[in-house]
Amino acid sequence: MKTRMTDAENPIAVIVVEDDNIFRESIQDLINESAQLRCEHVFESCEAALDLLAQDYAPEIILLDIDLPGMSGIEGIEHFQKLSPASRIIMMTIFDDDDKIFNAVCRGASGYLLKASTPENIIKYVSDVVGGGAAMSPTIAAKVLSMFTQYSTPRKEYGLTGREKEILQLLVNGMNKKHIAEHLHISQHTVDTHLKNIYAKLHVHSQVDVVAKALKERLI
Amino acid sequence: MKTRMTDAENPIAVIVVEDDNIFRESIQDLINESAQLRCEHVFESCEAALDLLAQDYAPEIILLDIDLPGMSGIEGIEHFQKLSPASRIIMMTIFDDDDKIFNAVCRGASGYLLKASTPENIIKYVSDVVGGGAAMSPTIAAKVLSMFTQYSTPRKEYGLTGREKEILQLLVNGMNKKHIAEHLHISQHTVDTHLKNIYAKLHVHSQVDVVAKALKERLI
DNA sequence: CACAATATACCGCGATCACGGTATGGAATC
DNA sequence: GATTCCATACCGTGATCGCGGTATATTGTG
Repeated sequence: MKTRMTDAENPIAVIVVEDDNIFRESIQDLINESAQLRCEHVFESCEAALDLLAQDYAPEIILLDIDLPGMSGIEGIEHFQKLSPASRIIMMTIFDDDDKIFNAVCRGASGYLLKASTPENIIKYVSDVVGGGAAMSPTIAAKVLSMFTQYSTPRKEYGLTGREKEILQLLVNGMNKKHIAEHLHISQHTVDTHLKNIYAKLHVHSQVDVVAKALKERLI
Repeated sequence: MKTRMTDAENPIAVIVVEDDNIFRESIQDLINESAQLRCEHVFESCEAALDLLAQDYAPEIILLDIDLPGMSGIEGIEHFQKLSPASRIIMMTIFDDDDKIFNAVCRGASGYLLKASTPENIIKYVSDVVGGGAAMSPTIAAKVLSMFTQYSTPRKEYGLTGREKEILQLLVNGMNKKHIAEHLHISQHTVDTHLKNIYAKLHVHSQVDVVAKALKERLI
């Protein structure tokens, strides 16, 4: 990995996309007070920022608010990456909202920071990202890790029998009761019984619920 | 969230599990030089540490090497969590090996740091974790994020309208058509119509299918 | 302004489902 | 040897669903 040489003569170009005037300006000032970073362009919306990137301006770092009027920061990630693949994106968020962070994480930003972070931390996060790493507030890091854990581990055990798991699998794969019965060479009534038992064990009352629960909790 | 009161009289108990003598002792010294942290027990192996935890000793933080002779740190995570659920675990690793980090992440540790981290950073990571967050070296954070991106399905677009997405969401959350109608203050027939349109766009023919598809492809 | 897309609303039929039963043979466990 | 658990099988009723219609008001776009 090539190390980026920076100094006051050769600063790292940062842009800020943030709709709140006060926060936008204060973060710009903060960046320009730092020796290695420089922020010449700030924007109130993704649309405005994309206009500039379309003219071959490629900042190294894009600080991007998650909640923006018009195109949201989350939607914006893909557009920015398309216009300027070398730019690295750091999301900014007021609240550590699970869903939004999850969506942003999946779209490939390089950092996530809470707006409540201290100025020193913000500068540090940006520097980490320039150095090839990723940066997250500890709070957000905890969310990200918990999402990971949720994805792999949480297989609770509901005491399903082998046959019941088999039927659950087929159901999730899109078969209805009739097809399951045919596929397993048993009667529909038997499938009925198994399904009833599955409902009882998972505390649900319909095929929709059971499929949703199985997929959400990765039981299958 | 209750804030943990700490001071020199009431330090946070940390244990270290690390087979390298020099690193183990140096990190113990480092911790004991800090005002809020104290490390009275260090171990060369998971087995030895688990012996102590079995006797009702519950440290707040466990610094755990990933590569250990005998039971590895990754295997150890589950055992430590079982014996002392309140303890939070921070993994230590020399190399940023993707597979190992992935496995550790999935098992639910609260932090991941490179042994090459500076002493100040190590203390900072521990403090972040005590404060309820998670802590990662920027390098490891980048790995974790890239794993996330890799795992996320590029969501196809089926051209669902806002209302259709709304109804799909409610369906996945376990509502049936009647409840959806009540919740949205519209008639069941209208829900019917929307559902029909969703089926057409997603090429499915039942609620079960639509829920399965939505969850598998993360449409919601 | 015109046109398309969207959200809304209603009907009826036949298919499917949920769930309350009951029952039997085999395997595992104690 | 007795008991429990499991897989299997069957039935009937009422609820729900899928899908074929038709129709209107609003919103957005050219």
